[in-house]
Amino acid sequence: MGVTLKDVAELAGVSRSAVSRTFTQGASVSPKTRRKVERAAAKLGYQPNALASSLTTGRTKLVGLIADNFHNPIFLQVFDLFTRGLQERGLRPLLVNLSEERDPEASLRMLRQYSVDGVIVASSTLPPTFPRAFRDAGVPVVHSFGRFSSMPEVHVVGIDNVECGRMAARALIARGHRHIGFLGGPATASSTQDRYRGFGEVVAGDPALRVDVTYAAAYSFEAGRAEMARELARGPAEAYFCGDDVLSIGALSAVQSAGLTVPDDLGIVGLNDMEMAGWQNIDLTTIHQPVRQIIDTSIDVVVSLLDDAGRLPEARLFPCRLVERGTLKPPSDRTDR
Amino acid sequence: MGVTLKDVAELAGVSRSAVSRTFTQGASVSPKTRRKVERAAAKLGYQPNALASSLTTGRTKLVGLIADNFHNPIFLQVFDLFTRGLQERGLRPLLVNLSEERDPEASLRMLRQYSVDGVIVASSTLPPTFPRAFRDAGVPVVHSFGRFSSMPEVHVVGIDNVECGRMAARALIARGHRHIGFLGGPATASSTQDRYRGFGEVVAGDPALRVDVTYAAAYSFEAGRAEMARELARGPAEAYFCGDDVLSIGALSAVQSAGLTVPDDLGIVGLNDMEMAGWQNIDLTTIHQPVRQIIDTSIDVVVSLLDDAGRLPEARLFPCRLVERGTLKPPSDRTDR
DNA sequence: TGAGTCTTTGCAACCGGTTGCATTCCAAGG
DNA sequence: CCTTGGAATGCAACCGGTTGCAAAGACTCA
Repeated sequence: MGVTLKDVAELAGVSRSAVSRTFTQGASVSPKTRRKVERAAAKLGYQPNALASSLTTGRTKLVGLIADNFHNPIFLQVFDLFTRGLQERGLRPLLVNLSEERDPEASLRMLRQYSVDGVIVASSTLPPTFPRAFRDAGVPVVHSFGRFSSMPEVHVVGIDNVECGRMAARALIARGHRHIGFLGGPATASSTQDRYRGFGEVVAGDPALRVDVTYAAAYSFEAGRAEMARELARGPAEAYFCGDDVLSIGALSAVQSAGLTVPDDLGIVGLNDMEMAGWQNIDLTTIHQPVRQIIDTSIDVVVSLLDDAGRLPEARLFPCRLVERGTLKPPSDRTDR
Repeated sequence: MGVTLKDVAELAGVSRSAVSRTFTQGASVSPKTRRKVERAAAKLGYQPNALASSLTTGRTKLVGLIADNFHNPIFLQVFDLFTRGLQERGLRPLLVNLSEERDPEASLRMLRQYSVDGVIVASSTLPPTFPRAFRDAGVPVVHSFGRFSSMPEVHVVGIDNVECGRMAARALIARGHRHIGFLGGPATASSTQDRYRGFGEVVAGDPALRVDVTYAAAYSFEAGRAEMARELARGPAEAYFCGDDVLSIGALSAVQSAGLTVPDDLGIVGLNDMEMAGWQNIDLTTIHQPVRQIIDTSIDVVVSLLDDAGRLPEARLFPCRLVERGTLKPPSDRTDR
């Protein structure tokens, strides 16, 4: 069914090696042979079989892209950037959906069967044991949106979640709020834990503050709505730092349903600054996460690992910044800092 | 680096064929050999190389998943369902992002190089020439969310967009609106054209109606917002059928920014019923598109094509239904139908 | 025990490429 | 005109599997 090297070689009247060489960068072929081969290949509509060549070269140009949250709109952007970035570098993303997977080993096995050149784990909720499994199997791996560590076990690209937590706490305090809330993502997620740590640090210094802490079940709209509804029933704080934007939007929805006004009755600051956060009917004040940079860097790292698999794991962090929109009052006059 | 068939064979003290056979469904191996092989394989951590075997079997279990819109949240759900569905059937999605691609030939070539077993084109905006190119290349292809035709050139799974257009028009009329609008997606998309056709059909019968027609530049929030802003400046209709949900939400945003109330000042009905449409702070009245069924069916079709590539192309349509939420007034008393 | 049948097994060729090595070709230099 | 050396080419082995085929083994039944 497919046209093979042999067919082209026969038509061009050269050896199979010659054909192979004309399609290989930097191999030595005379212009004459090259021309003959190219003509024959064009006539037959020949496409080299990438899989067959991977057998000898050991390179498939396949990259596993692993995600575990398909309910957070930020991931649409993440997929867009990853797929485009990988394509531009001649790599192909093999998408793995881990959202209902109980056994990460299964996807590890699968990706090994397809001998992917590398793996990108795009998740802030997967435990580090997961990317580590790839490293242990000798597969280059980078954990995007993963947890910072000064001695990371695998390459990590992301943000300083602790600092984001601080930034959020300071923002709430600067608005004059004294009763503030931390409405985190899943308590088991490292991102949640780190953000809480930073938040807690700042808050700990001020005995005048009252702080509520709760955790949503997932980084999703529903979880945010449910958790905020619970808070409202319990008697809410004046303003909340929510785990991320989609959680914030869920919370926002609960607040509005309760007939309260944002930001006057209750303020919210999110994290991510995903596309939707800027939509006028959402208009979320949030901490911007430089998704594009994180993804570009992740790809660069995985590409560099293709040549130098043994490189020592590094953690790269990108700075975040507060984006002021409509869900948090402007800073109060009492200039706390 | 990798453990191969040979290694296992040597450790188990059998031939390579024996090892291959224990890993192949339905091959004849004695329980004794199988046990030996399995033990050896486990000890070495052997993983059969799927790519190498694809060379002889002609099956890669790779399926190209092609999308061209990464700004519409519905696609997150689409990716979720496709990846899960494919994984469950032992197939691997090779994701292709066509959003900035000028040359579809390039992705065709690429997917052929990876000898994908089949291709799913998930888009209502790509022209039929695109999936046709795969068919012509002998690659099984199904066009999800594609245009209906009684004599389709490739397998199509989707909805009856013409009927959706009718449904929307009837819904607007039933609410007592006499000045109604069609705010479509890109005019070049077949989905837009078909929806307009149905809409036009219903509307044509009633000379008392006044109808505005405009098209947004894309199925995206921004395009919907911009187009509705233009309508508002021009003097809007009483209620609109918007191309899809994300367009509707953009339009909604423009309406709210203009200080108008929905649905009293202006009504909106969308299409898709994506997850977000049900979020309480959006609460969009919309036509439900059975995404899950479409995707499950698409996968079934592509799987069946793996065994019987020559099957005649069919178009499968699924019925849609109106989901009443808060962006369209309840039907008026004058019971038009 | 032996014939007949069915199952298991290994050999070797093959899938579609790549690549080390030896050979041939060609042009420049003496 | 003959060397000499680099470039171009083909041969054949190899990548990691699968599979048709023939031989060997196991089992049934007489």
